[in-house]
Order: sequence, then structure tokens, then C-alpha cells
Amino acid sequence: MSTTRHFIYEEIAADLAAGRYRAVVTRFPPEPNGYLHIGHAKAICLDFGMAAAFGGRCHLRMDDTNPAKESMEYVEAIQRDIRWLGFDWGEHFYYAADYFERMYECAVHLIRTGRAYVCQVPQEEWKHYRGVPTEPGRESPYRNRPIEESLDLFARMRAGEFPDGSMCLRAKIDMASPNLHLRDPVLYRILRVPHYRTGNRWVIYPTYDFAHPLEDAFEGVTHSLCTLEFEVHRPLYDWVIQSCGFQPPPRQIEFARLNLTYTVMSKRRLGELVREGHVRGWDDPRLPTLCGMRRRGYPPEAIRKFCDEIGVTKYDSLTEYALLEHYVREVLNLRAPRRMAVLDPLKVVIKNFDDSVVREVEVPNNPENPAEGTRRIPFGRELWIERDDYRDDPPPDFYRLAPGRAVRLRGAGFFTCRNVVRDSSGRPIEIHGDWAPASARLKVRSTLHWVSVAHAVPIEVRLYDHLFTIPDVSAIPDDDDYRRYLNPRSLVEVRGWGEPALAATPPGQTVQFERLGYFCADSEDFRPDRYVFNRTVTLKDSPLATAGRG
RNA sequence: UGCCGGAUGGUGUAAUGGUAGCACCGCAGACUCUGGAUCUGCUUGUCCAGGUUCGAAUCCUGGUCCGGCAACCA
Repeated sequence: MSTTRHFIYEEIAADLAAGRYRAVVTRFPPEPNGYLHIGHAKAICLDFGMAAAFGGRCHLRMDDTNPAKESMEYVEAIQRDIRWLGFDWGEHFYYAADYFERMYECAVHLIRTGRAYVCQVPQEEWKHYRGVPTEPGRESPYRNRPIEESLDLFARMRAGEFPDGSMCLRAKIDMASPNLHLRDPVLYRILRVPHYRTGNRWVIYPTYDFAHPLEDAFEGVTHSLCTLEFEVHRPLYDWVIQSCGFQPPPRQIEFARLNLTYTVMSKRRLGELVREGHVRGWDDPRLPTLCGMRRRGYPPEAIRKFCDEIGVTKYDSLTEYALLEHYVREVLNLRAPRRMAVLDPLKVVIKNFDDSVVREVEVPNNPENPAEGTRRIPFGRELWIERDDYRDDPPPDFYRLAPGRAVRLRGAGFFTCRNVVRDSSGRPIEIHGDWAPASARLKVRSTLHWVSVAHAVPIEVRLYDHLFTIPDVSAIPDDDDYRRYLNPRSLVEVRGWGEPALAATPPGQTVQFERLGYFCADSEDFRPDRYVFNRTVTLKDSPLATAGRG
């Protein structure tokens, strides 16, 4: 839980100190029309975090006032992702749709008190009435129609007597306001679209600006935290609350949404990437969706720490993806069991072993946590090592294998390269040399991971990299196509060899392939006869970070 | 050129009139059976111009730049 004292924390504390509210009630109000992403995680951590920090509660509410794009599939996915992130809304799960009747009553109240009217200006034409930011608008010719008439029309709108778009309910506020949202905004529209929750019961639906403040008020929300783009809506939010007479009024406070380098967060673009097949679904590990990150192997704790660290401000920032990766590594370093796997194999033959020599070596499961014990790994005459760990002509800063040079084999003594077998093009295919036990205490500068050829299990590995080639995707102008900047190598699939224990990795479990990075047994495709791993993140600054990429 | 909001190292974020700090990134070193981890050190910052004050990132005035707002979306 966050203990950070950002400006919203201070505002809430001040409200409490001033006695404006007795307890803190927040809410996370997603519209069930898409999957949650890391940007939502920031809001979730904030909403649940502030409630927890002040001993209050946080509601989960589906903001489902537009039936055209909402569905139960998303409702379930949203709940799953929030639980996975580590938050619990208890009994406080709500649907805005369940408030439709009460919202309708509030609308009637506004009409009765002269604060709303039924307007018949066609949508297209309304543009001319609304005006532009620099000039005041004009009043609707229906603005001053008798209250009884609006009441009658509104009831008949509900009864389905009028076609979609033929009329709407408007708040009567101020057509000259410099804030466009106050120029008689629409409160209800006619929409003959079945709702996933209320079916065909309604043909009129409240708009966000009308529904949201009411939802908050109905639930006794005290602090309604939302992103910056709603700042200009706040006067309207307050207007609805006040006009309907709710006390104490919930307070809307806005903060900057999260932007991350090398990725996109907009529902529209995420949806396009999925629909157009640039990725393999909403849970593609390259996507910043929570289900994608789960499948990628990101621990929820890392995401929470990240959200804590980035803070809460009103500054429109662009956070480096590296910071998220930092927390992923930090958490995984302590938790992920170590394993050995080779992604770009090169054969090593130990000449002073005969074919019958098969031994086992014992290595720690996690040097960061000795309590996790050790495991035994078969070791033999033929080993796979990483092709990149050998150079014919090593540069000065290359400490690994080269002609005549010795290295340590992880947990298995030393190996000295004596000669190299090549194919017709001169490419090394086997490195021959001698083995020496750990007691030989050879002076070497590096340790290599390896897998016994005779015991290796075949693994399929999906190497993931940034989805985009440029850090600031939002900087791409509208007349350019952001798809041009998709990273063609955001997914590279390779086949390698792993130590036997890898075959028993539970799907969803993340392990560290020593010297390479963290890899997660794929929750969909890993099976008893097919070992599929997703690279969660490379080890920091590892020279093998790009191993297997050809 | 209307309204709302914002501006502190490469990035993110503290400092609420009193030594500009932390984290990430990067670089260097120590240590290490992972070129990982760990430890140590280092580089780089208050948008600009005035003003108030003993003292300004902070307060005032004027600018500059950036973001948002003209769906019957949320």
C-alpha cells in the first residue's frame, strides 16, 4: 500500500481535518469496453491506496452507461485483473446501470426545478448553437419550453415513442460559458441498443457527465479521482451534485495519466493492434495490458511498486519503461528459481571424459535465498553453451571462451578450450577441450551456463522487446501512421535447450535462466510435451541480453 | 488570438520562505561460481525577465513553452 504523500493525499487529509467528510470513500470506475492496462493500474493503486491510507473503502464500479460497446466479457476480465494486481473491493461492487431508475428520477427533478429541458435540435445542428471557445453559443429554441412539456416529452422518450437522436435532455446552464461543457450539455440521449445488463428495459441512457457524479453521490463517494482530461468537466460534475442536492458533495480531483515509453495506452490503438493482428490478442506479452503483463511474467507486486514510485502529479509526463523493468527485476531476483538454458547452442566436447561419464552437480536454486536449497543437474561429456560465449578472436573486454582460454562452468569445475571443429564455411560447430575439477582453482574471469546435451529438454522461447521503435509514440503526428513505428523484432521466437527441471515448470511460473534473464512458462502454450517460455525481462546490462536473436 | 491545467538533472519525483534530496538511467570502482545481485563513488537540474525578502524552486508581476477542452464517448 502506498504511503506516499502526494498532493491528493494532502487534499484528502485536509478535507478530513476540516470535517468535510467522516470517512474516505473512493472508487475505481472502468467502462467495461476494453481491457485494463498499466495506466489503469496507476489509478487502481491510487484509488485503493488512498482508501486504505485513511481507513476508508474503495468501490469497484462498472461505468456502463453506453451499451454500444460494453459487455460482460470485459466486466469479468476487469475483475480478474484487479484481483491479480492485489486489490479487494469486498462487497462494494456496483454497476452504473443498476442506478438507471434513480438517475431517471434525478433527471425528472432537474426538469421540475427548471434546470433541464427536452431539446429537439438535431445533433449536427447543435454545433452551431454551441458555438466555439472564443464565442458564446446560442440558446436552443426549446430551452424555455414549459416544464410540463419537457416532463411529458421526457417520459415519452423513455417509453420509446421517439426515434434515436430525435431529441435529448439538456441541462439548462449557460450558453455563454467559456467552458464548453457548461453550454447546455446533454444529460440523456435516446439509444435503441440493448444493454448487457439491463437488456431492452431502457431506450434512453444517461451521459457520462450526468451519470458519473450521481453514481458517486449514490455510493457516498467522497473523493472521485480521475485523469486530467476531466478537469474541464468538474464544474459540471459539481453542478449535477448541487442541483440534485447531495450532501456532503463528493469531490473530484484530477491527476495526470501514466504514459510509458515505447508503448501505447489508448484503448483505440490497443484495440487496433489486437484487431489488425499486430499482436496475438489482448494478453499478448508485448502489450501494456495487465493480462499481457501477467502472461509476460511481471509480478503484480512489481507493478504496485512502480505505481508507488512514479508518484501522482498534474504534470503530463512520459515515464521510462526501464523503471518498470527495474521493479520487475527487483522482485524476480528474490523470487525466481535459477535454471540453466541455452538459447543459441554451440556444442562443447570434453575430451578428457569418456562417453560413459555422466555426473551430477549440485547448484543452488537461488543464491539470493539459500532457504530454497539446491538441485542436482546432469553433467556429461557433451554440453551446450551459448554461441556468443565463444570467440575465435576475442576483443580485449571479452572474458569468456576463446582458443586456449579457460572458463568456469556453472557449478561444474573448469573447461579449457583446446581446439575448434568447423563447418565448411569456417563457422565453429564444436569446441573441444579439457575439464578440470573445481579444486583446480583455475584463474578465470567468467562463468558460463551450460546444459548437458544428453539430458537437455527442447524449449521454445519467445524473446520480447519493446513494441515500438521510438520512445514517445504519442509524438507521432496524426497524418503519420503509428504502425510504421512498430518494432518488427518485438517478438523473436527461438528454440534452445534447457536443463531437465525446466520440463516441470508450472505454467505461469517465472524462473531465471542464469545469465540471460527471467522467463515465464507460458500460461497458454506450455504443455507436458511442449516447453514454451516467455522472456519477462533480460538481466540488467547483460552481454547476452540479445542472445538468440541472430 | 477563449477557458482550464502544467513547467525542478536524460527520466520520474521531493523540498510548502532557510544546505535543491531520492529513485531510475548512464559512467567508474569494489566484490562475486550469473559481465546478474550487492556495495562505493561520479556527471547532469529549479522555463525566462523583473520584483518582494537578510534569504525565493517556493510569494508577486509580466512573458515563453507544453498539455487538455468545440461526441447525444468515457
